[in-house]
Amino acid sequence: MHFIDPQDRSQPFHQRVFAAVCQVPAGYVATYGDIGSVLGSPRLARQIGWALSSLAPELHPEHQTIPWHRIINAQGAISYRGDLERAEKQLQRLEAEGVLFDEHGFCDLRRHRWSFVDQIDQVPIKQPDR
DNA sequence: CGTATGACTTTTA
DNA sequence: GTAAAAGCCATAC
Repeated sequence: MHFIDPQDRSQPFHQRVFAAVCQVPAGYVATYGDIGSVLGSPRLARQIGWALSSLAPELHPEHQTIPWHRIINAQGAISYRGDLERAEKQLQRLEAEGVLFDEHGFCDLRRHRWSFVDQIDQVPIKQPDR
């Protein structure tokens, strides 16, 4: 599933997205733009959301190991776009991992935002999940 | 092929 | 702080 290199352009786009998402450990979040940056461009943000939307459990039960819930928008909030049920599940999962949201639906990105750069350059941080 | 559609982001007011 | 608009680009049709 996430054995491929997110930057390997020969791989299908959604597979690269999943590979990058799997690098975010529990207790952290990443923005759609962050994942896009890992793949090569922060402008891919919208396409990241598109790829994740195909992860609906009804559609792909085999992909439940992918921590899709750790991807939120640049405001530090969960993106709804029509699917309230999914958003509530996402909120529940994140808070269970220690990422708390205030009454306006925002979390502290400065504290929980995963740094892919640090991961590559230095600390091979343990992954509590997976 | 051209057009439409987004789990988005940034800028601007 | 919020809201609207423009830009974005991989897919779907």
